[in-house]
Amino acid sequence: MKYNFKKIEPKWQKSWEDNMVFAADDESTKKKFYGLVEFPYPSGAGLHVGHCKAYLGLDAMCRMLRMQDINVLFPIGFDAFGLPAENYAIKTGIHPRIVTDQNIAHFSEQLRKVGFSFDWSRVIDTTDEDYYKWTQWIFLKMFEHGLAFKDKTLVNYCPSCKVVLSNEDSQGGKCDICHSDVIQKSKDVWYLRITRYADKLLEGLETVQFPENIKQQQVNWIGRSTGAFVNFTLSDAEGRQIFGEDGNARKLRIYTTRPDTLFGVTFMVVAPEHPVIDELAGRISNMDAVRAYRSECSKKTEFERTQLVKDKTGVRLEGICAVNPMSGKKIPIFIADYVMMGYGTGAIMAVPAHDQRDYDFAKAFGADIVEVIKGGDISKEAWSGDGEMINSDFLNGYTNKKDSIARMIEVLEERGAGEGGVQYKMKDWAFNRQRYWGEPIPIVHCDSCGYVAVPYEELPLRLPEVENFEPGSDGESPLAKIPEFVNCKCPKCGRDAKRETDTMPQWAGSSWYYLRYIDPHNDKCFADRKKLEYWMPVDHYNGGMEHVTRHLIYSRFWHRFLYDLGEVNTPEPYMKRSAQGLILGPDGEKMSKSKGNVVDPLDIVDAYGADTLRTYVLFMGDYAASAPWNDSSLKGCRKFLERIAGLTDIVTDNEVAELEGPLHKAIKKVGEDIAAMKFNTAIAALMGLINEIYAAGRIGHDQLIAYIKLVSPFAPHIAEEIYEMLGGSGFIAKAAWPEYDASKTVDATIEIGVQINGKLKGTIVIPRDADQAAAITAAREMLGDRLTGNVIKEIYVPGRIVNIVAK
RNA sequence: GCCGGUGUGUCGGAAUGGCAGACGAGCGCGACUCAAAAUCGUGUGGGAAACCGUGUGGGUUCGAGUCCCACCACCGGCACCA
Repeated sequence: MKYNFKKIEPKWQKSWEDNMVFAADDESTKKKFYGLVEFPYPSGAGLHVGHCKAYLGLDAMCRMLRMQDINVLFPIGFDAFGLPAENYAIKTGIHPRIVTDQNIAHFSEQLRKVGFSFDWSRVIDTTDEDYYKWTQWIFLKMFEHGLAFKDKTLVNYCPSCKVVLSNEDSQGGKCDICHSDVIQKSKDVWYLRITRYADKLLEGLETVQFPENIKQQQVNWIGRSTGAFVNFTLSDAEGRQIFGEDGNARKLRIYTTRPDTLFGVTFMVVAPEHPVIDELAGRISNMDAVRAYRSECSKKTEFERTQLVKDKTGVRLEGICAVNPMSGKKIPIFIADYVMMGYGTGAIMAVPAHDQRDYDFAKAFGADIVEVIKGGDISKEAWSGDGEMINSDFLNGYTNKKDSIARMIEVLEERGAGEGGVQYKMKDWAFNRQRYWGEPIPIVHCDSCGYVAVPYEELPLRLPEVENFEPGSDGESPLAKIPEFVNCKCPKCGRDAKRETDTMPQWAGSSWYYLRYIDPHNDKCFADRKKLEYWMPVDHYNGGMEHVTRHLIYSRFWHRFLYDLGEVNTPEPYMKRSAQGLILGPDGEKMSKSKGNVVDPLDIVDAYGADTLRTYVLFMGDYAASAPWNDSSLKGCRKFLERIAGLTDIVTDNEVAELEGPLHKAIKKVGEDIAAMKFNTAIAALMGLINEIYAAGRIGHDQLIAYIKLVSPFAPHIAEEIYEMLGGSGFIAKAAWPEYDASKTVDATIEIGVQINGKLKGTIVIPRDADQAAAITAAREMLGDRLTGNVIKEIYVPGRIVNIVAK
């Protein structure tokens, strides 16, 4: 058969779709498999070769599983809210809806050309109001349960453009647009209280099959640490205690992971934004210097402030002191930007002898350094290792960190000076953007009722039409400029109220999309309970490494929340997660337009065919590893497919005996390798087998059918074509996967290596079931007089090796 | 700095502790051709050989690319996280 991919690929793509070959069956009693890939953002640039790799792995797996009589759900959709469509709208005035629809249509067509076995009847689009209705519904559930709340935060703000800037748009403290100085401004924003789920998200990790590196990244991202909160009393310069307005002693609260070093605390540091400064401004005698330092800090971006290898800066708060609750000593308080407001309490106890940052600060500002753990040389640097506790009263002599920390927490609690506690690096999730093209946040602000939820029956809260997509003045969302949208009645008391005009961030729609695929057209609930119970959890989720912290954690959080609510039946959404490696440009660099090394998958489909693209992408190497694109290697795969087409010219009615063993071995290997995502070796096995077929010069009709079935997950179009030609009934995509006969996967005779003292000397051919004596005899015969000295030991590992130890 | 990962021919990469380099590419040689491309066949780690070869140095083992210890290099993530 001549290989004409231009003819056969569109033919089968159309036929699969016309016959709904890949539609998943919700009513089935068969075993199910839910394979999920990260749905794309439908950018104007179109399908990237990286998308292809991300989807092809599971596509091959799903294609095989369907043939193994498993009910497979393999859906696709579009994560279509986001900035590019909005920026394009600002530039051209074309509504994001129009651009998004165009891009989705284009993307869909491209995906079809690659021959993915998606269930196209379940396509979802996060910007569809029937979809975001449920995104808003889940948000309201969170609001109802106290998980969505509004709080102040500091944002990057350009006073000249009156726009809130992202970190990326305000690098170097300058506005990316007008280059004036960016300031930190306080703003009320929506948060999701993900920190409340931190421990559940950590525990859940132990129940799922994620690769170790992905689990580790999530653990690091959550960043749980245990330690203690300690309250330091404050005094004036003369040592008189300071009382707050409420008459209680004013205290400074800190978090530490090493409360056992309290006797080594010689000063304290608060973050520049710490509220204690304003509160006690009247008592701080050098407020001018403090204010100057704070304004200097506020000009720095997060990036500058967290730059490592930087000299410590700060200002002492003159006029106030703290009292070490253990030693009773009066210690100075500093303001310094090496302490972050966002972690712990925004204040620390400094133990310069045992923390390098505190040590550097103490050296720069002349603070005392008191050693409390033996083992280092504190005249040179801080000692952060273990050792015997000294200068620490009741802790002296402790050598175990755990014990000394536990003892100190006991004493703190006895004296009412503090308590054990836990901290997370993960912060609550800032859940809003001042943008148009996102889900409107369904909240109304009423002067008398506060923040009130839009009633569930009024969902979806639709995006209004706007003329102008530019952000509003003062950094508001474009929605703020539409009075008909903003002005409304309070759902609670009926008085005049104003709508929230911010929209949700891009992460919202993707946090639950895998649930909607299960029941995409349901208008009563986000998905039918029975269907959820059948399909959930997702059996295998593949995507990029760039999403294993944020998206993967966010969606696990939403899912766990829905589980606690009783809305879904599994605590975790994804049983198994994998991540494909990047396809690099031919030059070995990451593909980028500016480098001009981008490979367009549709160019490859045009020139070589989708089957070649598919086979090559999965043959490139370890699926999880990055590898550069190589056109020559691609041509090798094309050659392989032509050789497959050529098999129809050498097919015979009778089976070819000598191919039975190799064929059954391949059935075993290909099946096992696809299941383990080792696509490269599965394809290599198929290439090896075709070499043997051509060496035999012919192949039996049924043998060829079995062979193309093995090929079909990788090159489905040519497989269908040959299957049809050979008289196969229906689609090969639905045909039964071949089964191997274990007895045929082993040869009667085997060739094994013969070693003397572990060094290979030659090989022998022996019956597979030869016993030790027979194997040794054959080996000695082969070695002849090369075997010298006294034989000490003879080792025969059946089917593997003979090793003779001689001296 | 912390956490995780990876180091194998000319290149992409194979190898449940058991013949290192499967498979593909590249390259060499041959066939076909007036010639080239395509195709087919064949060879291809180094070394004349004994042997030597999986980042480096040690160890465990009859036997190590694979397991253990130390180090080096590169990649990814987090990062003044108290």
